[in-house]
This record gives sequence, structure tokens and C-alpha cells, in this order.
Amino acid sequence: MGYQELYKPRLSEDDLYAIPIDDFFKSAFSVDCVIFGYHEETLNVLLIERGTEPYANYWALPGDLVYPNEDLDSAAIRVLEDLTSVTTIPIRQVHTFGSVNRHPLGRVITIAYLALVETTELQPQASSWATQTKWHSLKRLPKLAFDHGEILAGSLNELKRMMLTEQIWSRALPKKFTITEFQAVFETVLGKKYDKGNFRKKVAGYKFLKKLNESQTNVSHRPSVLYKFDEAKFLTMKSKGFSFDL
Amino acid sequence: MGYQELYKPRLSEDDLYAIPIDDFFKSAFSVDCVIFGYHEETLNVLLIERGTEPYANYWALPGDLVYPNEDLDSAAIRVLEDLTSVTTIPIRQVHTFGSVNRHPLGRVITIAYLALVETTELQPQASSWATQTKWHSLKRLPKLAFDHGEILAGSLNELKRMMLTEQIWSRALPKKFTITEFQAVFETVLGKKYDKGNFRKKVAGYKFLKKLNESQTNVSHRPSVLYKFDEAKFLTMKSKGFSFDL
DNA sequence: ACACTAATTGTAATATTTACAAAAAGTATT
DNA sequence: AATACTTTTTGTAAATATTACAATTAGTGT
Repeated sequence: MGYQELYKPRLSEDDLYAIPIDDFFKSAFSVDCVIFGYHEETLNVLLIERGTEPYANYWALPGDLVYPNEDLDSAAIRVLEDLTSVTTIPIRQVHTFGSVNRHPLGRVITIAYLALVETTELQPQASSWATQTKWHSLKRLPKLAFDHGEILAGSLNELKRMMLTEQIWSRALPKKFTITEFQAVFETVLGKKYDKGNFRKKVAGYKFLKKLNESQTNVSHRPSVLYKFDEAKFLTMKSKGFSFDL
Repeated sequence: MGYQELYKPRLSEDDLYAIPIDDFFKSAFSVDCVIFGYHEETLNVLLIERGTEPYANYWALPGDLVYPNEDLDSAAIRVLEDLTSVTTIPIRQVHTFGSVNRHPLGRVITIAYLALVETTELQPQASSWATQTKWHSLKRLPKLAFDHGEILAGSLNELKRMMLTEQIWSRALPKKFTITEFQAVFETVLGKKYDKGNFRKKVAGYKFLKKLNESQTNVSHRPSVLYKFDEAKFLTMKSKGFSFDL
């Protein structure tokens, strides 16, 4: 009995018990990293150009197969570094994509991870089998390899959700930032505009935004006071159910 | 070179290219279903007793290996039915758990799915290698097989999140329900209490809760007006960013 | 000193939330 | 039939929060 016949989606109980357990262990899984980059009111995503089959010369999310003795989270960090030299950014699991025919070489499901960073904080450099790595504006995307278009779309939705409940926005800003900059990140990612006076009043009161005794310099207008993010306070509030209501 | 040596988490580029691609295709994946059941202010979870190794005689989430030509979502539905005879409930992917040593037979990552239903709407019946299936109160849980304790804990958090953004609560209620019943589902799952007058005023205005020309009968107090859920209206509002603010 | 720009504060009109209290609509009991 | 009882449903006043702007402030550049 060939595979196609044996592994039809619904098996009778007898068929089920007839499959040797080892026959299940013929699949692989990969991780794909959706690295969003924010800079000056625009949102980008970090892509690589594939230098190897399948989908050679296509643009793709940085991703690769997971080693048999490697945890998923570690794999995502490792793969990202292998392909783009990007390191030490916090990534979060988003969703697992597992259509039967999504990969031409066999059954490969992929676990998507995402991050949001300040575009200029990273120095991506292609390595391993990636021939290029480049930030792409979300407004002009090339055709992507595999089902990466779908993965990207799903991850963008998840990013929007996380903006309101997680501290994921914090890496899109410098260590010290103004309320105006803070507002711009939310406006860009969520695609909404807010009144600046009202936004400030709502947000400047949060304990996790710590006002510093410092202001902008060299701006040709009233300099803005700088704030920094107090992650510990944020996590306390989050554990009590905090989320942004913007 | 043995596996343990070859597949150390960080390989040099030369090592990487030395691994034959087929060596990656030695893993398997499973799905695990976290079926929460709500009934009269208590929350349960549906467990099976395993009749087979590994973890024979342990209680576990209904779950099993995915066939090589089976989509993940289909697999979750199929496995749930195979083990518990439960069918036609909507399930949602939650998270993928992939620690290297989580499964004694080899590298198996598992994709967790969850659902929330009215406990009495299901007639679970053990079948296949499940020897029993039973609702367990979340307050008194047995020791679970594999990492299912962790999966359950994570899924409960996800359930709470989904209560505010998805229509997942709708299956915990009968077709026609009172605002008081609606409130009790939220109170139970989220573990909070709300003022009944204020809750009603906030919620009864939502377009997706359609007031019927019907009331409770045979209750020894003022009978409550019945409502039904208009899913289409909910989905419209959701696509515009609606979420409960409770 | 004055113009210019964006940050920051102020404000009045609305709208919402909160904590209760009161009324309503049934059944059960006297 | 009247009264008690229970939970639903409506009402309300005080406190808060939101909204849409306007005015003020604190710098730089001319």
C-alpha cells in the first residue's frame, strides 16, 4: 500500500493500528521570522532573497528547518541570525501553518515568530544561503516564496493585537523617547490617527512611562520631554489585566 | 558522527551544508485539543484516560499524531472525534509546544487547539485508544501526561483573551439566553464580578445581541427576556475592531 | 525682539461609568 | 385575593472620562 493510499485523512481503526509508529516520523518543521521594522512613520518587514531551491531567487521571510534536538524558540533565534546576522531581539510565537502541500520537498509545517524593532537599530547582513537581506515597505511587497504572503498577513494582524496588550512597541523606540514618538508608533502600526493633546493626557499618566528630567535638544521648536519605558511596572500592570484602550 | 553530536543547536556553516536534507524528515507532530466546558458557573476541561503507552493510564488532553497528508485543523477535528466522539464544534489554534524532550518516542511537537462549549451539549464517549473520557473541574485536576499541564494553563490564558475579542463565548450558551446567563459566562471564565444593572446596560445595546419577543417560563421570579446571538453582525463589528471592554 | 514650530496645558460640552435604589413581573404562600 | 418573595429591569445622581479645540509655552532661526 503506497503512502497516498495509506494516509488518507480518515482511516478506520484497523488501518490506524496498522501504521507502524515510525512511519509518522517522516516530517519536518521550520520556523519563519516576521521581523517588522518601524522608522519615521513607516512599517517595513525584513526579507531575504533565497539562494537555494526551492523558490531560489524569491524573496522570503527568514526561515529554515529546525534541528531535531533544538527547541522552537531557540531555532527561530538561530535561523534569524544565520540568515540575516540579526541577534538579541525578542521574538514571539504567532501561529503554525501546516497545509499539506505548502512545501515542495515533503511535509513541512512552519511555526511563525514575530518581532517589532526600530529599523535602524538592526544591521542585517545576508549570510548562509541567503543572497540578500533587505527591509521592504509593507506597501510594495514582492511575490513571496511558499505561503509567506499568508504568514505575513496573519502576523501583521497579530502585531496589531499585540500592540495593545504586550510591550512589543517598546523595541520600535529609542531608549528615551517623546510622547509624540510614542504616539506615532501606534498610529503607524494600527493605521489610526489620534488627537495629540488627548493622546498625551491618556498615556502620560501610565506608571510604566517614566518621565525623565531631560528634553530634546537641537530642535527648532519647544523641546519635548523624554520618557523611558519601565518594563517591570508594565508587566505588573499587564498581569492585572492592563491593555491599551486607544 | 552520531545525531547528538551532529545536531547540536549551533552548527558551523560547513556542518550545516553537510546534513543531508532527508535527515531533517525524521520528526512528527501532533494536535492536542483543550475543550473547555461551561455549565452553571463552573468551568471544566475534557480529558481522556490513555489506554496506551507512553503515559498509559494517565489523564491527558485528547490528542494524537497528525497523518502526513492531513491538514492541521482537520487533524484536530478528526483526533477529537476519534477519541471522544465529539464532533462539529469550532476549534481554534492556540500555540505550538516543541520542547526537545517533551515526547519519549522521538521529536514530536504539538499544536494546541481550544474550544469552549456548554458542558451538557456534548456527549463524550471514549473510543480508539482512549479508555475513558470525562469532564474535569479546573479546580481539581489530576496529574496530566506529557506537558499537558502546561498546555492547559496556556490555553486557559488564551481563552480569557478570546472571550473579549472572539465569539468563542457563544457556544457556552443555549441558542436563546438571558443577559444574566451571558454575564455569568464572562464572570466565570474571567474570574471577575460585574454589577448586574451596569453590565446589562453596557451589553444589551450591542447589535449582535438580538432581543427576542420571548421570556423565560416557569421561574419563580420575574421572567427574563431572551436574546440570541447574531454572528454576522458580530463579525462585522469585529472586523472594525470591536472588542469587549468589561 | 520677533517670527516660527511643535510641545504642552487648559477647557467647556458631552458622554460614560459607577454605585446604588426603586419598580416590575412572575411564582409561592397565607 | 392579598401578601411575600425573588430576580429582572429601569432609573438616577455623582463622579469620571472623552472629545474637539484653543491657548500657552519653550525652544530655534532671522
